[in-house]
Amino acid sequence: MPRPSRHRVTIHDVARHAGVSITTVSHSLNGKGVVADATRQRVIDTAKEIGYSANAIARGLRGNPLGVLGLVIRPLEDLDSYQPEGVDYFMRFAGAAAVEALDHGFGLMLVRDPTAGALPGIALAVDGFIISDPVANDPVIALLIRNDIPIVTVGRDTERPEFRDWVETGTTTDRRAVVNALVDRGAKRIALVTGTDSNAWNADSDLSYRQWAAELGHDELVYHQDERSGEAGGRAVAELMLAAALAGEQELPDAIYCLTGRHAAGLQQRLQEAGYRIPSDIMIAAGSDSEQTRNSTPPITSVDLVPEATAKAAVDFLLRRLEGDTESSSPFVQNVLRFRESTNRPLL
Amino acid sequence: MPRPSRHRVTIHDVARHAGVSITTVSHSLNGKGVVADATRQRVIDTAKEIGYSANAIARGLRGNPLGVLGLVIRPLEDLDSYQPEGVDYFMRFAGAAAVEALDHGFGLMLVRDPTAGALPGIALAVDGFIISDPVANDPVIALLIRNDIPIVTVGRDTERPEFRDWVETGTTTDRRAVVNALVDRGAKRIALVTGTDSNAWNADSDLSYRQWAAELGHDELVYHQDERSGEAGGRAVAELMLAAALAGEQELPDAIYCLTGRHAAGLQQRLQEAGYRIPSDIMIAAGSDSEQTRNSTPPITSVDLVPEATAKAAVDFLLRRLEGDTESSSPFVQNVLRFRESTNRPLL
DNA sequence: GTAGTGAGCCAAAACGTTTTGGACAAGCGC
DNA sequence: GCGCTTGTCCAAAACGTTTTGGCTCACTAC
Repeated sequence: MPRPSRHRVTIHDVARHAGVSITTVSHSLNGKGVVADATRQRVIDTAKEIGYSANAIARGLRGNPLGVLGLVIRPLEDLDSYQPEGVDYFMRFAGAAAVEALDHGFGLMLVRDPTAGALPGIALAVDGFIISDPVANDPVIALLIRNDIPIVTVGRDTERPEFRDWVETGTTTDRRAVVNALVDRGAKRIALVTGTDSNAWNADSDLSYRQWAAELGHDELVYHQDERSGEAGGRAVAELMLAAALAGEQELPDAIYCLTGRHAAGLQQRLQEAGYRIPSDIMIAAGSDSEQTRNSTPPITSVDLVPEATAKAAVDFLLRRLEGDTESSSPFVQNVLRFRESTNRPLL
Repeated sequence: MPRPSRHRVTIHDVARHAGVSITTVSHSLNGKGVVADATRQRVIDTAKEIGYSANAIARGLRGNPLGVLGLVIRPLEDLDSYQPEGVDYFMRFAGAAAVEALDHGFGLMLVRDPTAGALPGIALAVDGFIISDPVANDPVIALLIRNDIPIVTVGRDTERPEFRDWVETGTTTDRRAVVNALVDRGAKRIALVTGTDSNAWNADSDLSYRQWAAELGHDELVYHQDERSGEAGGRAVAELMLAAALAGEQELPDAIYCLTGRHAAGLQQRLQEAGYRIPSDIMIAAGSDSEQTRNSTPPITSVDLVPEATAKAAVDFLLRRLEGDTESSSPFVQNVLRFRESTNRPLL
């Protein structure tokens, strides 16, 4: 196997072979300056013959676009170590985003929080960024704006109202849809379990639940539990509820809406162990469909956040922005409520 | 919002602020040359103060590693347009690979076939590549080798025996495991349905089935169907089998092993429509677990290719190679056979 | 003849780093 | 004093492009 020389073929090689200057080569290949047709053709042929392709790095140095989109998935940032379990929404999101970017001739680069310092310095050289579920006043957004890198977020930064380029998924209506579905099936006391990350997803869910409770004079039964606590976290919330009921402090809810699928699964398990039947005694629903909600016994009704559609919308939106279209408005992606056995009661 | 100047802060800015040369800045920041401790500290402080971080592109120009791994998923290349349906194995693979790369401080860039011409020229500038399911004599491998870019493949290139850096998943034993499981449950005539891509997965499955058939004097019932044909392709194979049986040319098999989950699902449907019961009349198994095999009625027994574990193994292996470790041998990832109702018969 | 025009080409600058090959000064041994 | 070493620092080259600002030549218009 004779290594065809460590030296990559450069624009100088083409120039030498074609007997012209590198300027002429560059112009010929990029269709830029004025070059005689014959010369241009000769250069093109020579380039193909000796297998030349412009070094993207050198090109990038001059400020040309790299043909790469960056993707940051915020909820994954805080994990000590990324774990496959319980992050299937984001994996599907990332996969679909990649597919959509590839389909438009772009590479998709997944990176960690660029503000964390260290990592792939090249992150700041990509053409644009998608940030999934930014936290409030997200420093990543600040950093990217400071570097003039176009951004599209999925879910808004709650503390940055002036920022408009975000993909909206679900609506107040949708969040109410879960609560309404529970009410329609006879729920009288509905509890909400949110995560603790300071993102729009948690904030808005909390807000719309409280609004709903206020409108109906319903008790506000809200619990917060760290997203990363998984099923154990769900069990812990169940424990709290059971203890409060036992102590006579607070009646047990008859329906529970957990934003996180894993919380819902753990909570359901613990309640079942305590002798409660799902859905006849207590109904359970999750705000985020996952392996756990699908495979629990019984399977848990949940909101399918349609990661594929959301990712596609985000990529398309970012590409429009990169093409200079600052007009088109933010896309909206409709979630889908998947009814399963955990809320399987007759409609009122 | 006063834009803090379009101009990114460069090494020259740091040099000016700290009152030293850019050489000293570079040395100080990278811990390279000899610099007085006091000076080094001053430079570091200045850099942090004015928010300097080295431009990875410029750095890359000098031949320094970029901190990015490339990923090419071959079976996705031939699709006219990437479709989310039916590619869940690869999405999970890509997601897990990204997670693993990120965990080691690398970005993961997903790209399309670099030999196709056009695309992200930067593809050839990444530090290393993972190629999932290369085709026979894969031109992508040739291109990357020609450019001295380290590669790790998942599944071997059947026509490139000298290439050793590939992750093995499943074994002849494993492939026989499916056939054996069918035999254990009373199957007498087992058919194999493979895809048509020229990769190791198809070739090896075909080979080990024929070996098994030869050893036992069993008829060779092999069908090939394009991977991209999906459930319709599975139905078409069923149609062939039914027609041959009707014409008295060939008895219907009593167990069918489809490598592709979607083929299995379509085939099962068509056979059921023709009045056959699964698993009592005919058993069905798939070589690749997917949404379709899990959600068919009945659910189909299949091989879980454990994409997460495979991706992790591939990334770790590539990183070891990048660190200069040419010793460690190729990793092997063990697949898992998931038994479901489609083969639910008493063991003999 | 001279000035002006345009076509075709090129040398050199620029992009932001890293690295090479010194320069300079101080300290030391003689 | 002289040479050598050592500790600091820096100017300039190099990486491979794209782009700027010419230069040269042939032709035209006066």
